[in-house]
Amino acid sequence: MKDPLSDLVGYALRRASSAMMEDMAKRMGALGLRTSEASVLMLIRANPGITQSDLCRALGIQRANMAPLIARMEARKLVARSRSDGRSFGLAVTEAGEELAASARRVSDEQDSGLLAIVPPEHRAHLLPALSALWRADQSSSGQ
Amino acid sequence: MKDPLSDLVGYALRRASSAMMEDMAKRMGALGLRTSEASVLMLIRANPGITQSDLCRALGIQRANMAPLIARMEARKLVARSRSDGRSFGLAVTEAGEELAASARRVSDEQDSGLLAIVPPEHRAHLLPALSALWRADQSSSGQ
DNA sequence: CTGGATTGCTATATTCAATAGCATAAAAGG
DNA sequence: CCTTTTATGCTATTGAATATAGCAATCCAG
Repeated sequence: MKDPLSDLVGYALRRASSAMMEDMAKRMGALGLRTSEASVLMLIRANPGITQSDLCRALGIQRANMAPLIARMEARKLVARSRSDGRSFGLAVTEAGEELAASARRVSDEQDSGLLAIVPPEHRAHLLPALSALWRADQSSSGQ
Repeated sequence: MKDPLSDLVGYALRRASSAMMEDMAKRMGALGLRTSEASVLMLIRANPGITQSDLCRALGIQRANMAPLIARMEARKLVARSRSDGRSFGLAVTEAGEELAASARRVSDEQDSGLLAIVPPEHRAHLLPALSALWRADQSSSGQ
């Protein structure tokens, strides 16, 4: 069968990402986390006191979608909110959240090692720089 | 702000892919196509007579999701079905479908050039091989 | 000919993400 | 000080991609 798509970087990017995300969902699911929750949790852990809006900007998530996400994690006592501003909260991980965030970080690192192991050695070092350039360049469209 | 995620290949892959897909959706939307429809159309064009199941296997899409997708495109007279087997159809693009597929291909190529232009020259040639390795290796989970 | 596999399909659920709109609060400018 | 603009968190809704379960018809192999 002819495959006119396999020489497209965009297509390979899409397939690679969806395969990775499926695997990630499985791994984080074992911790009781969604992929989006895992990244939020890790980012809060690294930046105690961060606001939801800052999280949104860092992760490229809409404010509207962040709200229920944080609400779920607060209900599970993974993160705590403390008023910092009349309208915004400072977020921090709880003890349980800290443990879970550490596990999530471990899982992420494991997956990353697995990913790099799959990539032929001569291409390995180029992958992260290339991908980083791709998404950082696109802040024009996702900007604001 | 600390960003514990930016050194993860998996995270960069996710962000790069979602930025690219957003751009792709915009480009294909201008042609009246969804991204999934565009790839299906291009694949049918390259393989006249292909069945839905074969398409599914090639693109990693579930049969259940392919059905309404093909139905939409048939309703728009972009693809035609001819019974080939008591249970399956051979798919082919119509004249209108051929034109649209050609446009979609052109758009994909344009996007791909844009993507590669963003990647620093020294990493450029490594991107497609690395990504291909990543998603082709994962056929264990998406297999069958 | 019978049982298993394949195909196309419906129905449904999940996840992520986008938009529109809103109330409150802060910041900026006169 | 007052008004306008911006920022924040939130609700509600929508769209798209994807996953599963199940079904009827058909094909195929023992």
